[in-house]
Amino acid sequence: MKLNCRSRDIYTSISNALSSTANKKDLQKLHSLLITFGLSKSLFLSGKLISKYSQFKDPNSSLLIFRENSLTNNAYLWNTIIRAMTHNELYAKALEFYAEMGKLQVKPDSYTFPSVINACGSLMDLGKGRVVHEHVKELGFDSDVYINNTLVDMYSRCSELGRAREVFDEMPSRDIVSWNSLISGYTSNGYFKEALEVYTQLRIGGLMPDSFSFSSVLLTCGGLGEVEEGQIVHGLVEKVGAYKDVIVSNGLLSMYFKFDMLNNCDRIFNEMVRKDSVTWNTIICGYCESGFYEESINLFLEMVDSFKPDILTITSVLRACTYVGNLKLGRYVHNYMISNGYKCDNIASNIIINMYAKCGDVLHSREVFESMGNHDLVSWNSLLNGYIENGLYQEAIDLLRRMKKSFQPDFVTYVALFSICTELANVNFTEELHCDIIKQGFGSTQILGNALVGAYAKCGKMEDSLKQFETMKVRDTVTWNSIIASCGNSKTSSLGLTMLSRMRKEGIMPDVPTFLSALPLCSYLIAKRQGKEMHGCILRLGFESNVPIGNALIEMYSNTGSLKNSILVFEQMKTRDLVSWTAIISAYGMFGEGRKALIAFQNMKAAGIFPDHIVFIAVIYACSHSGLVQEGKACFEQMKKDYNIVPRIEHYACVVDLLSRSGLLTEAEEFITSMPLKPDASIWGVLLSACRASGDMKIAERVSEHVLELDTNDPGYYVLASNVYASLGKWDRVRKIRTSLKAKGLKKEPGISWLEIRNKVYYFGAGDRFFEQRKEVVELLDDLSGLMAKEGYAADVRFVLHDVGEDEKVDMLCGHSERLAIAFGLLNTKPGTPLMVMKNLRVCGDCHTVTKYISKIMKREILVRDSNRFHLFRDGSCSCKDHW
DNA sequence: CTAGGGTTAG
Repeated sequence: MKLNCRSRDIYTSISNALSSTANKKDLQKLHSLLITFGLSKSLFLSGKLISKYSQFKDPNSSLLIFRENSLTNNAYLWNTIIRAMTHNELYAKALEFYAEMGKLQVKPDSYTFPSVINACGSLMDLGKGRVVHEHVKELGFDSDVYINNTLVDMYSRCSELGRAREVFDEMPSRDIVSWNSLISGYTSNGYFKEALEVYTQLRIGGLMPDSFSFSSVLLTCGGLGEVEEGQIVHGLVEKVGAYKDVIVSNGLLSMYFKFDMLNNCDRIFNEMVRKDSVTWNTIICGYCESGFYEESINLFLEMVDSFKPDILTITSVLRACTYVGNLKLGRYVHNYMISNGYKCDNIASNIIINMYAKCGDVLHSREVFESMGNHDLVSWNSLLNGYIENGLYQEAIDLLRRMKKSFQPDFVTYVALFSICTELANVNFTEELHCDIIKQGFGSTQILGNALVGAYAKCGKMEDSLKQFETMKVRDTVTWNSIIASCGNSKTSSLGLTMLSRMRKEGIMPDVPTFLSALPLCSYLIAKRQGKEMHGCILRLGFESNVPIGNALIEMYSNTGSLKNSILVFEQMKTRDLVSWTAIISAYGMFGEGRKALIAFQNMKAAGIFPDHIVFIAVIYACSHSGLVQEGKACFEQMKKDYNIVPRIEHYACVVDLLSRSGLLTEAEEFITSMPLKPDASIWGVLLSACRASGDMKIAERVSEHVLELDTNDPGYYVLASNVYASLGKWDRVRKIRTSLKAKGLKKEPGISWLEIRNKVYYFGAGDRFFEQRKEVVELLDDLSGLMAKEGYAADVRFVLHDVGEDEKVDMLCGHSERLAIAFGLLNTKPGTPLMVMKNLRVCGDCHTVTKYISKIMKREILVRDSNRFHLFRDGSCSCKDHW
């Protein structure tokens, strides 16, 4: 630095030097020179010093100099210190000085107000802003363009667009900044239409928009999704060459990202001569938001070579890492931040918490959370979500309790908390949540209302779910979907179908999830007609190309007895996934078409679909239902050897099923004892029911012991064992099992059969005495018994588990639910019509025989679906070839 | 005095 000492006027010399200082060191030297020459009391030079120090981000030095001169009555020095504070974002401090000025009765001038008003706007302090506005009027500065422009901006920042507009309208004269302030005010508050109108007025008035105008209006067009308008603005930008200004090109980038016109973004970006950090952030963030996370990350890596990323760039790329689950890069960027001394504000910390949580690194997520100074709502919610998404429900609940001490949970918190209800199926928690939601006034929000419907159902509180559903004033598609999905079990499936037709009557459009929930309802009910109707609906709405819908249709058709339609849907699908193949393979399996199932499995592999453990279950079951023992065993071996799938308990159950259904009981028993996993009740249960069906009571008794030893909580297995002892006449054992069932509070699932006749579903329980046409049904069954006896039938009373006389046992057999249903069907349909009956448990051996006879005597095709598969009875035999 | 880029759920 050279100071011209020969100059007579040291004052001028220092003054000039001050104006051109480019760094803080020079400034400090000048400052001491100034003191040496005794010029430190000069108002003008002190003012310059204050401004300069604030430019170099040293507000403390500015303050010191000001305090040394604070006796002045002149507004000039006050203006400088207020401006210095505002520049350094110390807005509250700036306002304190303004207040002090008032107390000391220093009269503000027109230069005082812009900074003061700016401070109010930045603090979004509307109250103070209004007071200052009054001062402006009192002092007669209300026609000053400069001041009015700041007022427009201040009111905009406080979201008081009405006041902003008023000031704008009353201005005696306006410049381009006035227009820009109003446009950007509207835009940043989301009033895009108004912003565009003001821009149009500006154009009509003949004023040329400048870079600021373009920047704002481009965002406006982006916000409005007004592609044409945006392109017109773009045209003007090109015409006047405004694209050379980096803020305008940034605006263009941002707009085209909103329009999802990525090619334009690429072109603009590549043609930009000057890029700033906003340019990079816009493009990195834009790609991220359009789902091109890899591009986003690559751009970041490209940028780092030539540009130092700022905190916003870093957070943008961290979000990309979050979306793709790239923990490695996320961690790297986080460490880079730490070692390069980036300061995290709350937003940045929250993004990091979220990144770690979404990438599954809850420990680091928590660490960042705990190291933050002030948590805000988003921080709490982010960690809470992290816990929930990673299955740490207890941690989530603990965190919630901690949070409640200092923060009121908000809407987002509650939305997140619902996954806890559904995952843990915890009624108490759900009820507590429900109370809180009502207390906080979120009770009537759509999303939370919908969530409650699902949560109660998941907790097994169907009545509460329905109550919630009925009390809701507005029911959208999601509400209906929730209630229909909640009806997705055999007990409520017909209610579910009622809900679907109610939904249609109220004119609510079903969507893909609606059908994904509703189609399985048809399966439970064998509601063939409703299933077909839904299929029609799906075609009309154009959902048929949706893969999960196709899969659900295959399942629906096979479950409602139409293998043909299942195949049709499958063949018409343009894309098929593993689930589609699994569905068609199990469809073949259910209908005893084991060979076709195996062919489908071959075709699946040929189509390049890699099998998983589930499709193997379907394949082995298909073999089992068709008696393909060797093939089934081969599949089991193939699974282990060729596909490296470690068999789970379900696979062992399949093989036991395969062997025992084909009568290879000893081999099945050996298989069980040699398996590497501990056989559970399901394994023994499979063998047990096969023993009973085949009548091998020696093994059956042995197996029963195993089942009872396991002490399970599934009543089905006790019933099986009990049946074995009953067949052996060991009634004391039967009673013992019954008492232990009672002690455990377990109840045998009652046998229920049902069928649909003319759009109505009729249910029959075992031994039911109250149902329509009971007399006729009993008579018909009696008549049939007589006819069957002539054909050589004798009741197999081994299938009765009650301690009663032989005659009564025969009666009880006749009361089996499937038989009642069949008789009812025969009575209520025209001769020759095929019947379809569904049973919740496995069909009983005696009923299986009887149905064969009935199909022959009555010349009817009878399709029975039990819990395992289909039985198509025709002319005295069954499609299952007795592999049931 | 006016512009532009970053946070949680569904």
